[in-house]
Amino acid sequence: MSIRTTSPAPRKRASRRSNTAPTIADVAREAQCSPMTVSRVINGEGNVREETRGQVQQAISKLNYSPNRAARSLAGGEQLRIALMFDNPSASYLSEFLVGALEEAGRIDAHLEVQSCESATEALPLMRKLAEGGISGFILPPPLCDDQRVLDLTKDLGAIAIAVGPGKAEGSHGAFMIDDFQAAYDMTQHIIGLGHVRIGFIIGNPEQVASGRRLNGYRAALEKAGIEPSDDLIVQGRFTYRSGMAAAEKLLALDQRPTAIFASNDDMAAAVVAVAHRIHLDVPNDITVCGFDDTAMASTIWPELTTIRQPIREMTAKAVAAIGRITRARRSGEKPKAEQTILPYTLVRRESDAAPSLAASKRNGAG
Amino acid sequence: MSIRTTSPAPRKRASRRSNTAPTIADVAREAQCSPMTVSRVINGEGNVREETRGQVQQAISKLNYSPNRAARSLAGGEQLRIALMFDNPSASYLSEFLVGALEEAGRIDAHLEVQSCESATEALPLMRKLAEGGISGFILPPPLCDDQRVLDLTKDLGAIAIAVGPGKAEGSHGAFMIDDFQAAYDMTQHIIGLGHVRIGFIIGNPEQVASGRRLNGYRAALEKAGIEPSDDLIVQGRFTYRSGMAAAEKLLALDQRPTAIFASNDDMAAAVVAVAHRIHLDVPNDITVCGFDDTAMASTIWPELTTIRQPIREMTAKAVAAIGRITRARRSGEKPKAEQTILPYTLVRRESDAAPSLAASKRNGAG
DNA sequence: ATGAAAGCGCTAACAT
DNA sequence: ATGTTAGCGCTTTCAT
Repeated sequence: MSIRTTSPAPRKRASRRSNTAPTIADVAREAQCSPMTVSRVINGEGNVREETRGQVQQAISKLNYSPNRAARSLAGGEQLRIALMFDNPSASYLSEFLVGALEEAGRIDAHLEVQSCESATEALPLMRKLAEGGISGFILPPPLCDDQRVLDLTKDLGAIAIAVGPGKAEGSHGAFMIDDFQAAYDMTQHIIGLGHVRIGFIIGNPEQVASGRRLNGYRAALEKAGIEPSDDLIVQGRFTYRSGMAAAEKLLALDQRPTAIFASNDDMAAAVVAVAHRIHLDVPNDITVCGFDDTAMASTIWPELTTIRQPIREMTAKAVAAIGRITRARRSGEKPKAEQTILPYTLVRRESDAAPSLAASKRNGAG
Repeated sequence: MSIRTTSPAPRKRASRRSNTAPTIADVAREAQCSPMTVSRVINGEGNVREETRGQVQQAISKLNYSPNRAARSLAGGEQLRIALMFDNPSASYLSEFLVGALEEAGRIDAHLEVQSCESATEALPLMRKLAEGGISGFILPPPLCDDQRVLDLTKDLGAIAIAVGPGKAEGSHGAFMIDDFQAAYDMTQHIIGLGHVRIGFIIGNPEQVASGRRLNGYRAALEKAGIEPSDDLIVQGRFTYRSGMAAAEKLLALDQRPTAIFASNDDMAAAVVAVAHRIHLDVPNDITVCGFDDTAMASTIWPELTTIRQPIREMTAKAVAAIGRITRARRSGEKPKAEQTILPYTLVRRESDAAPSLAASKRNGAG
């Protein structure tokens, strides 16, 4: 072992810092304390005197300091990586979904990984691979969160999964959703309030749990209003425009045709409008049409659709935040349990609903 | 100065590494070289012997190594922050846009900042603020890149701006786009090839430069085919469904009504289909309808639209990559100049086009 | 063509 | 309650 008795002359080395953004050290100097204390203040830890904390905070705002994300996650030892899975990305849903995720991810400095797939079956191996690659958690919009295998897999993997929307096996994973039952109930009640009695309903894809809930909400509102439910008026759809057309054709060919149709999503409602127009029914004067989701379609077509707005963006943002929270909790040894959170929806009234026409009322009354 | 003649007993300290992901040092050991050489290989730098490079690459794939992003940007000294501006986000456009950006950002480890705004006027102060906050560059989809003030501002700010789509003041900023003229030309030629002669055209929003180019493409194809252009057949729209309906009503009320209508985007084309259906025209047998963009609308409605597909996702990904490249070039003192890149489009043939019916041909021939 | 050393800005672990 | 030290994994700078 060679022991030097004279230190080598330390060469001056050009600093590598190009931008002059203040660092934690600058703040420490300004606040006359150590960088560590500044770090504690930044991270809201305890064990800092109020006075010191104040000085640090002042220094921070004086220097306009903001922590360097890269350094943070490097020193912190781990990075938050969140996988955004999506299959069947209805574009309008997807954009809201992505914007919400992106905003929150920026806030908490999470790294987003988008992963599109054609089906739940295809998603399975992808998810396994991502989990092995060290993904902190998955965000699952429908219909992925309606797939039992997907949910089982996340459990096997020990991965965090948060659904954006209702999903199978609730309780096994976190979720942010609206109350689909109540929303459909409200919409139906709104239509009843307009004076309609014969109200058609188009069910969504039977494999998604939201579909059943919306149907039940419709049924419950009818019952509450003392309206005899008629099986003729309830038609199966699959959330697609095409399925909406077929359903509308059935509904509008009925001897006593409905004066209103409530479709389980906007694409199907748009199809109802198209079919109605083709047989020269005016919307909303001859027939009221309501949708669900408030996707771009709802406000693109004419007349614009009365529909239910889900706060997709907010739901996704919260899902990202939740993964951050849960990951941190796990790291500190806790075992946080999955929580479902219900967010408020809005009934957006636009141009596609109205009171039933006199003629229609009479016809139904007479028939 | 105190000179120690004996090294202090170095305490063992628990490693802070929690995950066991391989590091550059692991690779170096495996490849029997220094971390520096590995770094060079990773970054595709020169001055590495082919043999060495091969060993390193083998080690990398053997260990399944992937570089730590945080460490990279920390050591690299600066972070790539890219602002995604959007105003009037047609949802289907937006989702493609975001997915493309997200994918590439993940690849080059850029931080994305989404910024939505209601208008170009509103965008101006936001952009100024972002630039002051140290944004590396802006990505501007239409109609923001059609606004002279926005472009001027980026210039004043000395910021990098990349348009996704054609924009005003070309040459002043980078852009990734398709050849709108040629695409419209091709589509028109396709319609002519089907046998149509009376072909209506609906112009897009006059404030977007794409609108003019598409119109010119239509005109050129007509001329090339020796078809006399008729002013009656060219109607102004604004890219919205509503404007498409108004235009379609005009076009379909013509004495000699067109046997085909080419709308400058899908929303307007969808409106044409709706109007046609209302007057019991079959699409495509009574009238051919074509769109542009291949947004979700095109494949949602029935019949699905024949349209032009722009590779939005790819365009945005390239825009992100370009900002990375330009930023790096600037840092090393170069002054890279803005480049426009034309990407290939596709004519997607679906169900909304057909040869003109005999009746229609005769009528037009007779009239 | 390759490597050693010195940080990048921050935090975990260990003092005090 | 606060400070010290030693990294996190990588790249830059400088030396060979």
